[in-house]
Amino acid sequence: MARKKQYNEAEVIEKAMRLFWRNGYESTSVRMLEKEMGINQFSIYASFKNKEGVFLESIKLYNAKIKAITNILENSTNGVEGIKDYFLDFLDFSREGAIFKGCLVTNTVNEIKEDTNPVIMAALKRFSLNIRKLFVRNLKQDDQRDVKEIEAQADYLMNALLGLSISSKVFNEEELKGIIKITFLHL
Amino acid sequence: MARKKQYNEAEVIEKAMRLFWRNGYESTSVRMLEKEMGINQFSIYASFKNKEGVFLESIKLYNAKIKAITNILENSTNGVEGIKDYFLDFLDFSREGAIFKGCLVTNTVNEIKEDTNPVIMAALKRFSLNIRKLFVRNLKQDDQRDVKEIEAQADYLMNALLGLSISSKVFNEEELKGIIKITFLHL
DNA sequence: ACAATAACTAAGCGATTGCTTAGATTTAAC
DNA sequence: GTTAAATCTAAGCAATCGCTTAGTTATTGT
Repeated sequence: MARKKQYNEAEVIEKAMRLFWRNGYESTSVRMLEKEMGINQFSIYASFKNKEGVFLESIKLYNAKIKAITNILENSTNGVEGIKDYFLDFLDFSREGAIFKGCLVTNTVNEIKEDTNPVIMAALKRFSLNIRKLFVRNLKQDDQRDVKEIEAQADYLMNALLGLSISSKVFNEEELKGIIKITFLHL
Repeated sequence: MARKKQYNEAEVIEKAMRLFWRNGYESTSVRMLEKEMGINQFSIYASFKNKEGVFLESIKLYNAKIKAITNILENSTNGVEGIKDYFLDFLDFSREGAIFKGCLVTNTVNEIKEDTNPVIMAALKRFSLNIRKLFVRNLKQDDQRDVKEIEAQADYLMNALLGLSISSKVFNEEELKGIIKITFLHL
């Protein structure tokens, strides 16, 4: 009937995701995607509709990748310690050699304007809220913890996690681990 | 000899700064600056050389404005309490009505790529390091504090402050104040 | 072998980016 | 009043943006 695709969609999305992760959404051009993914613009639009589509697929893949870590958090029964492990796991997850790229989602939340791209913003908020939910769940596992304070503590942890995404670009590994240590010191 | 400028440079930079603050650097176009500043592109380039020049002047003004807060921190003698006051003062400083705009500097650190604009990046890093220095100074004021841990604690506080810039766009005032409260709870 | 169809290449679309330039206008010194 | 210089307006520059389209190439069923 027809010709075969000369590329694997999963493979090229993997490359796209890595590019978005390093560069952010806006400053990654379709020409850059073209080079990184190794396919022509036509193929990009044929497979993923538009640039936004490529990004949304990248977020999906990111989600699947980070699931290895969130799964550990989801299955943990050791309360706040499980969350701390998640922070450390995430640091490892976000590393590319000696460079920490932060979180693809957080990085993008930071550059996207709500009113210019509500679709992407909604996907990102969904992602963040899900992680916060896991924090609440784990905090509730600690018997002696004040139940009324759990929501505020979850916000505190989200703030620290969001901060880590920026700090990743400024601090080195030792400093980042020091930050995590103090974040959980008296929680 | 010649014609007079029909605008005040300080006044138009004030308007430019507010626009950068809301929008970030990259996504603020010269056409938008033109409208917001109320002067023609020619005048912008005549007064400030280029877009980068407008931004650097905006950072200077931002610095001057935030100095009202950093001065309080710089003159405080109550250690970590002074830093907490700075966090709360900053929250107030970054508010525009009900909306929190975060920190102009942090917002920009997040979107600028080091290699594409080293001049701006250097200005931003200088700004951040200066605030961290003030944190260290204040932490040293607490007699009972472990001197070896002060640097790590300063990193921790910077992480929380950087986080607040993102959190500002997600959490409301009550939640933000709750985050600050817990951040300093056992420090 | 041949027609049908999907995937490819590459050129180019209009819109927008930061920035410049030509020409009209205003001001000040003489 | 004339002239020189600075400032204005507005048009337009090349480069890049996301996206499309025309035309060629490869693969399939008959």
